[in-house]
Amino acid sequence: MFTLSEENYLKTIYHLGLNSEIGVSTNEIAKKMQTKASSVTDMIKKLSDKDLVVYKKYKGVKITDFGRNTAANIVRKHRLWEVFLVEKLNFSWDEVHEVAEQLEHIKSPKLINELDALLGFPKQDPHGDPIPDKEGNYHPLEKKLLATLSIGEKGICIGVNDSSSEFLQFLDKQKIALGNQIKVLGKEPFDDSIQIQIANRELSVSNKIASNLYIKIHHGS
Amino acid sequence: MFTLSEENYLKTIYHLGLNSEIGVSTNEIAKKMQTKASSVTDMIKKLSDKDLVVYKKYKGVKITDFGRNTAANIVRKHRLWEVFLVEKLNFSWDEVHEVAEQLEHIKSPKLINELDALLGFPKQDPHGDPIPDKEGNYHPLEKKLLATLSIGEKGICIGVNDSSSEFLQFLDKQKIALGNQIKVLGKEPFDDSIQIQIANRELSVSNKIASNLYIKIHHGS
DNA sequence: ATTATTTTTTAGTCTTATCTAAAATAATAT
DNA sequence: ATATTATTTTAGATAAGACTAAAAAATAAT
Repeated sequence: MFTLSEENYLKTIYHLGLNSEIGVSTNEIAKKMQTKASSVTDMIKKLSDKDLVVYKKYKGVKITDFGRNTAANIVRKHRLWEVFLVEKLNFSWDEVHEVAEQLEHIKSPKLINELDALLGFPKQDPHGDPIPDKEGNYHPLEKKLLATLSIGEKGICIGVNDSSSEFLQFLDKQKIALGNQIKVLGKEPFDDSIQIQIANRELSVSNKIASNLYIKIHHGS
Repeated sequence: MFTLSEENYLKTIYHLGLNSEIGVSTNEIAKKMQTKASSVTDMIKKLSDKDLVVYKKYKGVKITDFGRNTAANIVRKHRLWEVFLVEKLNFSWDEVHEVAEQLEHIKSPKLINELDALLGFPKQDPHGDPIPDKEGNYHPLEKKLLATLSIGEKGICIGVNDSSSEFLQFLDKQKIALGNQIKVLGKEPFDDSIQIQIANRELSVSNKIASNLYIKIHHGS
């Protein structure tokens, strides 16, 4: 078994290394974890001793298959707990993360499998992120630009393409925030504007806006 | 907030001090927590610094009102999680303790209040122990050990003294469950075993068993 | 190619929670 | 009342995980 600290470092390395072939740098980890590079080096050695990562001095770390599997299992627990909090305990999407950070470290295979069943084996968490299965496999998130969605599709606003302050200020003014659930109500062929429902309001946004907003697709309920 | 270790010590002191006016001794705590007396002394000082207990050298500790409240809140969480595990996640009563020991340290008032509501504000955990309310108050059960009942007395099995999984599994094997109606048919002076009627079966149980089963007495009819 | 800068590692310190061994105090027995 | 025994505390050590400051290695700039 691993300590709380080991699990948190491993999880960070897992996330940072997801979309890159090369190793994750010490500084990257330190920045993400709000700690010092020297602390990271210390911990990396421990993770390496436990075969969770491969470490070469000054070359960063690469997660092993074993490490990836272990990390995916922690992520699985985190996201299942998030679903539980939203679906069963009336949490809103922005309240769940902190509590899930604690719950993800609870050790009990039976607990997490039964929880999975209670929730009806969900495939995504409240933020639209995929939930790994017991083997650590999952379907990577489908991320689309709002402009490419069809009528009826819904999802969650997760990022912007153009991160200029004008655009971000516009989003603020329209009360469009990261994490907001968005549903496409209609599309206007004349100017390619899009009618959306967001946070219980209806809104029409221009094609330019819609081409700069990333949406995580929500399948099913 | 308190560390995991502090919470565990406090909980032990709370339980050990429940039925006594005098302080809880260092050795008592050490024995219960499977640790050394010197470690207990160290921790006691920390708890004292945080006003959770009153400590006088060589005189043991007494829990403060603040400490009792804090401990009761941990116990509340422990027992609510136990109910959750049994009611919602198909755990049996002998499987819940270990997991609840982990879950009781999760920090989120909203989580525990919502969990309470989800479970319908239960008053007892799966072992029959009372669940403190938010203020730390609870109604202690009017209960007797089976071993102390006289012939003819009857009641309902509502709790256990020893909640080790061996004992709980034994009860399961004998099909003795919480809520079962029990009547004392006879007592054997030779070995102090007791003949009981339970769920339409007749059964002889040893004195050791009878000394670990709590019965709520059925007065009248 | 040799500086300069940035990144990473090492070395040493601190805190928390544990331990062992020894000293201090309390309780018990004669 | 004093000696013996048991309990509790202190002192010093260890391991995990964090830190600071300085050294070493890699990267970037001239």
